[in-house]
Amino acid sequence: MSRPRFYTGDEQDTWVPFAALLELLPRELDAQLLRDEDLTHFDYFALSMLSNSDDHRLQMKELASMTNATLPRLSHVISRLEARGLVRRERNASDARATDAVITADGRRKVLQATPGHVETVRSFLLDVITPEQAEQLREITAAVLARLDPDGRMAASRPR
Amino acid sequence: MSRPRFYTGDEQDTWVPFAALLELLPRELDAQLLRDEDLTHFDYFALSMLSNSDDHRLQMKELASMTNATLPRLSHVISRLEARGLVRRERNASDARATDAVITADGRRKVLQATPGHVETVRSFLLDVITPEQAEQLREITAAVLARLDPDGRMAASRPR
DNA sequence: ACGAATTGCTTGTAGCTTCAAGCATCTGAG
DNA sequence: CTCAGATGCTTGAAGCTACAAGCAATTCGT
Repeated sequence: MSRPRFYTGDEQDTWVPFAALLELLPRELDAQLLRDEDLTHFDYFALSMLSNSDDHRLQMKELASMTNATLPRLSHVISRLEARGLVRRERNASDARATDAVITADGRRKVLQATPGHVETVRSFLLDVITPEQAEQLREITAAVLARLDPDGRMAASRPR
Repeated sequence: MSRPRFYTGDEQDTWVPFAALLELLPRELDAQLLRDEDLTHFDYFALSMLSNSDDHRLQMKELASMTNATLPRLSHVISRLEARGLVRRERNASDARATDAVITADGRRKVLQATPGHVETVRSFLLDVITPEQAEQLREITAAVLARLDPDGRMAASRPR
């Protein structure tokens, strides 16, 4: 007995609206940050990770993992942020192949300035519209899906506070 | 008493992994469909909606709503699909400003051929890794968030079975 | 029935992501 | 020690999305 080749009604009721969320939520996040700070959500997240890290620096490869990005994507993003003076590149001390991305003082100021508006946006579109019980449910669902998407846990940012 | 300007620990635990999911899941869906059928997930979804609609046609504006797309985006996508013979444009009968997108026989074949692999992918990354209870929870969470993202319910595809 | 405003769509441009290819450095088998 | 393969990153080209502007058809006020 194999399953149907098409969605069952339940599956469709779960997936179709969730796919809409997948489309719409990232759009809102990017829109707010681009409008207010001229940063994509990815830019912001990468700068955040750098800002929270020891010595304000991370090797490209580490940062790529923490931000769930491919290395070419990150490289382009860092180039653009570098051109704006928010980040600079330095050759890694212990491996000459490796590059560290280092956030500048301007970059840190930018993160501090951008954070409250972004947090408000995430709250208003997600965190504030679900109950604490639902938040707990969402954490568990997310964990299950991430375990499948990223079995080795290489991606999926660690959680600096 | 206003709330903190930065995330609380709970908020971060909810949001950061979920943001990772938002990044990774769409990537997998696109990757499978591009690899196997040379379609983006958006292409597939638009073709699907056309295939399921009466007379295999929808006005651009309607289709844009159902696929959560802006009109310029849809217009470009339809142009590309048209160049591949999967869709054609026709002037709407009752309003000469409007354009209908009409799926061709080739387009319908393409959807039929693409569906089983895509459904399997959605199952393997989402539907099969959560329990039925979690699926129900996810439906409710999704509904709450969509009510905020799209208060008028203009987007967020209706559900043809 | 006339013109202003609105609606529906398309097009052009800029910007971001991806993929493939390439370069430099490091590692490890022999 | 040597060199073949692996690793870390960058770059260039191609493709997709978003925004702004523009055109054509329709609607509405008067």
